[in-house]
Parts: sequence; structure tokens; C-alpha cells
Amino acid sequence: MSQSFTEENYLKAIYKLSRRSDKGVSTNALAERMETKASSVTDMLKKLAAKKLVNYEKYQGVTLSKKGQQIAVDIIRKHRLWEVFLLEHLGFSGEEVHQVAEELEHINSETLIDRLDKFLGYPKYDPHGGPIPDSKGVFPEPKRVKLDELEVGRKTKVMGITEHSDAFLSHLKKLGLELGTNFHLKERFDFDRSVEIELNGKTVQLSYDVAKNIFVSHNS
Amino acid sequence: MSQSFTEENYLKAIYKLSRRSDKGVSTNALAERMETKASSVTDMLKKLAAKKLVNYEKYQGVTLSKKGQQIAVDIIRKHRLWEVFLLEHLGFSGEEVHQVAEELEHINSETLIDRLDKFLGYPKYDPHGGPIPDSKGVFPEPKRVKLDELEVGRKTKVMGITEHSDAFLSHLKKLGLELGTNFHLKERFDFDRSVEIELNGKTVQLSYDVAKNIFVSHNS
DNA sequence: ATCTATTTTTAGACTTATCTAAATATTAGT
DNA sequence: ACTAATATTTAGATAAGTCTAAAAATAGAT
Repeated sequence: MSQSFTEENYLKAIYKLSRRSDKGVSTNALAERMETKASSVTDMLKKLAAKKLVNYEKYQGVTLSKKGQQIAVDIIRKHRLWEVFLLEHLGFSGEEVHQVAEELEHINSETLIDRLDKFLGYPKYDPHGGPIPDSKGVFPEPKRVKLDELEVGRKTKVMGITEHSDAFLSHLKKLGLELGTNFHLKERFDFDRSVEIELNGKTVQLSYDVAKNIFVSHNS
Repeated sequence: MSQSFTEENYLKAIYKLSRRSDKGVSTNALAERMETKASSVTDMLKKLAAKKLVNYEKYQGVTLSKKGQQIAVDIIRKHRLWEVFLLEHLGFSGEEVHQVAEELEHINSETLIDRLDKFLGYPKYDPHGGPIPDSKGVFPEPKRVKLDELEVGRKTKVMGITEHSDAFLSHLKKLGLELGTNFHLKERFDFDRSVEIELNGKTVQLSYDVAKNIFVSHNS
């Protein structure tokens, strides 16, 4: 069975919205995410339910079926692999990436995506730190952690960020932090959860708001 | 203005069918190419005409407008650039390439395609010898060479002739060779410099006197 | 427990791209 | 030039995805 782009986008949206609340996803939440009307969502949910891609009961919200989840995860795999390609090989940066990957993720060829995966060296994380599931839909063990959770004393490395505003990016740049930058976590101050790190011999302070948006490696 | 995938495919089909007959393209030819019905084609032609992408008059066939041609050429650019990527970087071969490129060609991002072009080293021809137009829609000058100098094994095309006698012209006609005819150079016989070519499934012998008077494409 | 506000669904309509079947125009053969 | 064959267009229907407006269900406040 095959899905339209629209159906795939609904499945992906349901997947993402399900992550942070193990209740079913509400029609309105989905409508907002999809930038459409609640009535349109209801129509689509009926269609997806008929295809057994979601579990849907009137007024009760929706969850993904096994099949629906597989499809959603596969789209995420494609999206993230394309992001790696765009960022690491085509020199994309910032916002453009996401927009283009949104289109590329719907290209429908197992061969293509497996070869792309190989070309990229079987990456386990995208440049924003998002884990990339393998061709069977299995996510890698996360051996990354947000900087606000790392133990004091560790030597570590920037693996990704979870905030992509220009303001944040330029702030990081000024601090000397970018993807792959190695540094040492010296101290954490409990009263505001800010941290002190050392990179390239310089000591730098990072607020909690900065630290919580930085993924760092947690090697063993 | 923006086009749907379907509209883009129609424009591309009209472009391709226009290449081989400078009359307008017939509804039926288009229907066959698009694997659809003539009535559907008529509907679409009206739509494209309303958008000023084609010149269409009832029963008179269709041609591309300037705008329509730009779009068609841009799709061909994208298609061929993706083919280069798939073949040279992802290790694709043969038929799969075309199918996947058919999907990729509709991805809609100037930035993406310009960066891909750069990544690939601004190729002028795809791996099948198809010329790749630049970002302004300009095709590269086709390099020409006399058939007696072409390397054995090449797929090529008649680009011109240097002898214009009736005798020569009618000889070519009988052999099935005319301007634009595609063929494959199978073998060259050293003792008389004659060549063996294959066109439309037929194997044909050409003497050196014939071969030296035919310009063929040499898409390096 | 009831009434109100919110959420969700239904009903009916629109658009895009398609189809079949019937009508009309063009072309070719004599 | 006329008819037969072919090509093309029209008319009316269908399916996907969307919308607005109205009805129905659920949740919240007292």
C-alpha cells in the first residue's frame, strides 16, 4: 500500500505530537500542527483509520498503529539523512535545510535512501542531534546528553543543538561553540544552573537557557 | 506562480515531443506519453493555456510558451543533475536512476539545485550524454566531431554534414540517418576505416567516405 | 447535576486531475 | 467533394483533500 504526501505528513505529525504525551493526539492539536482546519483533520483520520494506519475513535483522539508508526519513523529517517546530506555536503545552513528536507523526505525509493545512508557513512545522528533510525526503524542508543545534564568534570564535544534561531546561533558563534567543538565542563552553579566550561584555553560561562539547548557527547 | 507535479510533467512531455517535429504536439501523442486519456489531456491543456504556459487552440495541437519552455528546461536541468548525482556519487546504475530522478526533478528549491550543481562540479552533460542547461536555461554548446574520429562504443547523434550533394543526401536517407538521428558506434575496421553503427535496432555499415562527412555530437 | 464553553464531527460544497461515453472536427481515400 | 476513419473535445462522474457553517459530544465551573 502507498501513501500520498499528505497522508505521510499527517502520520509524521501524529508521531511527533505523540512523543510528549502518551494520550492520543487531539484533532485540534493536529489541525494546528498541519495548519489546517479541524474538520479536514477528522476527514483524514477516517481515511487513515480505514487504511489501518491509525487507531481512531470519534472524540477520543488518535494514535498510530504499528504500520503507521513504521511509516512515520521511515519518513523521519529520510528527513534526517537528507539533512545530513544538505548540511555536510551541500553547505546548507540554518532554516533552508528543514524546508528542503520536508520535500525530499517524501521521495519514495528504498534503494535511494539506503545508498544515501551508505554515502553519508551511516550517520547515527543528524546535525541537530536528532537520532536517525536504521532501515528497520530502530533508533540508535542515545549516547548524547543535553549539556545541562552532563556531569561536572567531563571532557566532551558539541553534537547538536535544539534551538536554531539566528540569535542563538550567533551567540554560540561568538562563544566559539560550533558543531564538533571540544570542551571541558568545569563547574555548575546550582542557584541558576549556569555552567562554566573551558575551550581552547578560555573559560566561558553559559546560562541554563544556553546549556539546555546543546547536545553533547557522553562517551561511555 | 507555481505548478503541480502533474502540470510540470505535461510541460516536460510537450517539450520532449516538440523536439522531433516543429509542428504543435497532438493531444493523442501527449496522451500516450503521459499514459492517460485524450480527454484528460484536453482538460490539462486548457488549464495550462489559462496559465499562459502553452499556446493552445482547439484541434490545432499545442506548443510551449516562453514561460512554459523555461519551466520545462528547468525540470530537465534538475533531472539531469540528479542523475549525475545518483550515478556518480550513489553508485546507481541503469534503469533505477531514471525512475528516482523523475521524482527528484520536482523538488522545488533553487538553492538546492544550485548547490547540487556546484557539488557535482558544474557538469555539462549527464552520464547518458544529455546536455545540462545552466541556471538560466542555456544549453551547453554541443561539442562536435567527425564520425571518423569518434571513439568506438559511443552513443551519439547526427549533428550535421559537410557534403550536400543529392547523392550523399539520398544515401543517408536510405541508411536511415538524418539530422538528430541517435545511434551507437559499434566498431571501426582499420583496413578501410569503415564503421559499423547500430540505429533503431538495425546494424549498418558506413564507408570512410561517408563517415568523414558526418558531424556527430561528442558529449565529453 | 446542570449549564456553558470548547472540541469534534457532520453535511454540503469546491478544486484538481482523472475517467467514460457521446458529440464534433479534421484528415484521407476514392 | 464526399464519406469513412481518426482525432479531439465536451459533458457528466468520481476520488482526494480541503473548506465553512451547523450539529453533536465532551469537559469545566458552579
